Amino acid sequence: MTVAKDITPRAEDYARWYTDVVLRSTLADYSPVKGCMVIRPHGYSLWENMQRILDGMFKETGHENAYFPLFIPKSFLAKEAEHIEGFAKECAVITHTRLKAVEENGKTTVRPDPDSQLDEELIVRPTSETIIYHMFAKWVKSYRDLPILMNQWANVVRWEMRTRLFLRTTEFLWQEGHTAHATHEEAKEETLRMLEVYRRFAEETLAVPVLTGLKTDREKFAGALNTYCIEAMMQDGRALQAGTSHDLGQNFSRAFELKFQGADSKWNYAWNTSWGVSTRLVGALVMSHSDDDGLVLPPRIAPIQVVIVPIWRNEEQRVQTLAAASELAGRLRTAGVATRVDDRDNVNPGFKYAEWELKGVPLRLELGPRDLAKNSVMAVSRLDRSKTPLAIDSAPQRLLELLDEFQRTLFDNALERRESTRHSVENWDEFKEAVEAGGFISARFCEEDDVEAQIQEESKATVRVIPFDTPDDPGPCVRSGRPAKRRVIFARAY
RNA sequence: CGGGGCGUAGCGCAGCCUGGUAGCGCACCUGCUUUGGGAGCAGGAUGUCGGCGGUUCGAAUCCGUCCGCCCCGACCA
Repeated sequence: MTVAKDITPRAEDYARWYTDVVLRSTLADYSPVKGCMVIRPHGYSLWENMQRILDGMFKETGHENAYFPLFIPKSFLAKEAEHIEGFAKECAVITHTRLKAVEENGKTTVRPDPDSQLDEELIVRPTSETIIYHMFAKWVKSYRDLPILMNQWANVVRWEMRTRLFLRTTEFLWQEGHTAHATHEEAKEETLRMLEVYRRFAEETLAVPVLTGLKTDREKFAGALNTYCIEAMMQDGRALQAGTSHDLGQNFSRAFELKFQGADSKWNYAWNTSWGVSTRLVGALVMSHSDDDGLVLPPRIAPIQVVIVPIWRNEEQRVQTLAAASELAGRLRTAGVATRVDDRDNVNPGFKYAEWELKGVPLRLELGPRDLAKNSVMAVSRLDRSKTPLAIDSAPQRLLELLDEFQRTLFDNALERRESTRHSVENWDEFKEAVEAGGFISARFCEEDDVEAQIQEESKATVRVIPFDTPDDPGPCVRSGRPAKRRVIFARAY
């Protein structure tokens, strides 16, 4: 395979490769503000597809969309002790509402107008639990007002020290579901229901296999009783948290006086859940499937599933192949295939091949005079460049099959990669060795917070998840030697 | 916040050491020939050399200072 220009090979420098792919495939670009990025049309269309599919799944499970404001009173954040602990260090604060032009060293510049200083400063939401449960409290009086099943699509800001395109940016796009229930049982069900929605979406749409389960107290959401997650494995052996679902218990309802009167006339605090996935999923997509030639996109999320490259040598052929390409494209679109005809005359076919490969289009159709003469078209897979000649008449049906197969292969490959790097270890030496090798590591753990901190300190690995189906398997903790009742999953993570 | 690197044309870079008024590749524009794996030839356009200050007859180049970005670590979805 020829290597795309300007893309650092994965084997040489994985981090550079990732950045090169994102920039060169025009998913995103750096913004003038540190840590922020511009999501370009190709990247944004991926997010739009994610939004459309997830939104449908949220609606199917009974949720409604709403929108809560970007600004939150500073005092709100302080109402839940753990929550403030977790987020205080990364909040952007609004202190003034106006700028004022001032002369400085003979130049005009702008400064916050001292006269416009806010009495109560505002924070830019790092997440919206506080304002949402404040509002829920206003709306809920009776058990008949429950459950509330709400979701919002929004941007949030977390002032991170180190950022990476899509994986961690100062501002990012996400959805946050927030619900309120009359019983803890119901809230727990909701938490797990939405985690399952995320699992299905990751595996079936993004072709990203995930482990599902519980976070340790150390890794859970600030303010939650329990955090559940979907955890994916990237090609370089590092894990990526791809989505979280929180059982908030009554922590926020107590802080925000979210109470309801039950059928027995008694007042109770409501039980809350929240759950979210973000534009980080775009990064997960890139790091799960792409290669040294650029992006590889799963058909079910790809903005363009099939690109037709017409080939000609003269004007007559140009007219003929373009007409055939456009006719075929029409039939493909009718069949539900997102199709693009690349009719540009200023670049040659080889350039187009390379460019669409860089952008991750799953299947390419080469359509030239030789194909037309045989009433066929050549399908080429983005995965391995394997070629499949198709009769033009039956092409739509065959392409739907090929796209399905492509989707399956991507998932299978990712799953195989994950399983082949998965290790079970018995002692600390094996553990450290496995961490260096990368991948998920199954090890007995005493589940003590200080030991978890020590493990992270010494190995850079963290507990990613305690999988749902984890059986009891008593033995000594891999680090402390204290009794451990089961194994948990460790890895180095993004 | 610590360590490292880098700011020169849209992008990638050379020039800086040893001061003399800015260059290469790609991209872009025009024309012709091309087109089944990133085309060729010819012509053309493009710069407050990150900002400010200093040294000097003269600064991209030397000195000071500020700013910004990227990478690596501590924090995190």
